[in-house]
Amino acid sequence: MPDRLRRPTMNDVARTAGVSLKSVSRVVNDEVGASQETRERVLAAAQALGYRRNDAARALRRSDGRSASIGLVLEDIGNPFASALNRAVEQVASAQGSLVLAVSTNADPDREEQLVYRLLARAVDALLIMSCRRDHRFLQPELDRGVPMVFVDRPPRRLAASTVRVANSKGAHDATAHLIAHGHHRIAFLGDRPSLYTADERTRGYLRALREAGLPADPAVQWRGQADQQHGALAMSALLDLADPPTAVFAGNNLITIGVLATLRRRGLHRQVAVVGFDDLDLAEVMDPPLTVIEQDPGAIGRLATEQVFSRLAGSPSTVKDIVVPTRLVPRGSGEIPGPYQALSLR
Amino acid sequence: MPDRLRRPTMNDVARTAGVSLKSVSRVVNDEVGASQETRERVLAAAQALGYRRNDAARALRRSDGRSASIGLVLEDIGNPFASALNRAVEQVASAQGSLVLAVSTNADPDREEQLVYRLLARAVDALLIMSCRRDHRFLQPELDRGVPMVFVDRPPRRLAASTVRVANSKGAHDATAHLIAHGHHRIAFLGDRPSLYTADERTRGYLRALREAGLPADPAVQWRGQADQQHGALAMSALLDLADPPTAVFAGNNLITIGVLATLRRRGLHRQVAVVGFDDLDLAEVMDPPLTVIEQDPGAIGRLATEQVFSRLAGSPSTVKDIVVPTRLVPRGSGEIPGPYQALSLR
DNA sequence: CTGAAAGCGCTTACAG
DNA sequence: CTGAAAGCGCTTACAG
Repeated sequence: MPDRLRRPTMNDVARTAGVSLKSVSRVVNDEVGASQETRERVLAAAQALGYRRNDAARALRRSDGRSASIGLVLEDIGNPFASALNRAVEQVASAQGSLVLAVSTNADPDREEQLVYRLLARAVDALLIMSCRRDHRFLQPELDRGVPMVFVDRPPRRLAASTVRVANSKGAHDATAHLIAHGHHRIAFLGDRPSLYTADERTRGYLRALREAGLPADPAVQWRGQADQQHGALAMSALLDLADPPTAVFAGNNLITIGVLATLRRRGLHRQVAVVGFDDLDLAEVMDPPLTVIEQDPGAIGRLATEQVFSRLAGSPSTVKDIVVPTRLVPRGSGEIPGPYQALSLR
Repeated sequence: MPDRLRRPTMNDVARTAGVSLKSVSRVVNDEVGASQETRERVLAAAQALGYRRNDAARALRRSDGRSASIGLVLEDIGNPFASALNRAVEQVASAQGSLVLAVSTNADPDREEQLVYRLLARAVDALLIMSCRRDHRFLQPELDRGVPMVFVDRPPRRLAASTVRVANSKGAHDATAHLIAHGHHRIAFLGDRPSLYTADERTRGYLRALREAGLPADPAVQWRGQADQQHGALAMSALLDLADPPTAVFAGNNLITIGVLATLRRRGLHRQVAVVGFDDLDLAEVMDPPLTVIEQDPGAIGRLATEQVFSRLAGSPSTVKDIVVPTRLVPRGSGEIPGPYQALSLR
């Protein structure tokens, strides 16, 4: 009789059913080679005891050692982009019978390394990483060992592993060119902190669009820093205090966009200063004016990355891929506020 | 020599270091009783081989059987409320050295049961559940077995387990009374589908506020259904098409609020019809008019629930608690649009 | 301080 | 079709 506080095991079921441990294993795992009678007795005993297979023990013994779980490393689970990605990852993994262990690094590179090791110690079958690190060589041994690994949103550095990301530079270029086309020459850029891949790429796209239009890139209207609402709002405030303030803004991140909009609204400039934000927001359509954005598809990123991981687990060969998901300019109003050079631009 | 594709084990480290398995275990777990020399040799070998302890195997053998992971069951990881909660849970768990397995039920009760069993099969140490089920008796055996379990946002039914939730009825009452105080008598309510605990409670609060003010509760301006932007928008549209449309709206859920605002804006009524939403939104302050909300604190819910679970795991006695986190009315503009009876109300 | 043996709950490999 | 034995990577309980 199993202890009331202990979870029943296969052995308990075997004893109750009057069969061997192995017969229970056969029935529980739907293997061939168990008579109808054995099957029924085992299922009855399992039912009576409330037996559930211990998957951790199973994973330990199985030849492939699969744990039916994958690790997802994010910078902040609470961020809308990250949570949309998390959702897509979980849906695909769940359909494959896997669970997702998601962690937040809080943008701390050391914490990221620790969390990765903790996930690996839990024997996750694969790793999806939105990394804030500048060096990923510490993952080389795991890669060599064949652990499927896909970097999401930002590619690895000093490590040859697959990536799924969006067309950051192209998207930023589109945003900036759009503002130029609407008559703006002095366009501010507010982006995430330097050395962050996505932010660097978006800066590149912004600068390229200016260059192509023959416009100067004034460092005075470029800000890079902590990507949250408060810092975005303060930075926007400082830009508006310039002797020669920008007439348009390209906000390089969803939280920065919120900060920018808050400042513009507080100063009553939301209908004068044009804004394009990178990444969509729930309420974008309902803003005044409705917010023009470069839409990314976090669901697609999560889905593609997770599918790649499971195709590797299913046996497809290991190749380093760099999948780029396109972005889309969604004009809604804020990005079409005319600038001082509109006549010339539309000529 | 361990296989290059196999993860090194304690045995591999022992062989390399020329000590016994148990000595490696002592060093790896920082137990007392290992000489300085043994310690150094083991650490050197572990370093050389890239050894990492297998926590799943460890949990299997340990007397307390702890897996250092907890399960979090949500309806939709991607929902802003859920992802804020998820984040708080993960932060507390991480500080306790635990990982979080988060799953989405997609509001499917059967899927919820399956996912709970999968989490239990993974030997999670505790369970946090935002449930869409109407009956939780299936969890009684686990509760008896001593698995710490806290229901978040919605209490369990037919099961005596702890809950952390917000003051739904009180919050809804505050919202409705606020609109009445600003001169509205015909106030619509749009809430999540019937039989969902939070939505039922919010309906109660809404009705109580009307009753207290001596106002009729017209079913024609009450809608309950799928809580997403699209359904919210359609429902709002239908309400506005009434011969006697409402002058104010209490939206009982964040996604419904977005739908309501979209419809009002499309019809150009966003400055005429007053709106209070349950649950805050990122861009609420930047709306036109800024959105008045009943703010809930998903971070506090997640934190309190997770802390309770870890205090149980640390040995504190099992008591069924019902923790209610207060809501807060945040007036920003949309809820203060005056109604036709304002003079009377403010008299 | 050190290590050989047993065993956590399961699967593998094999014999009947 | 059925089951006894070995072993996954680790900790426990114990002897030296």
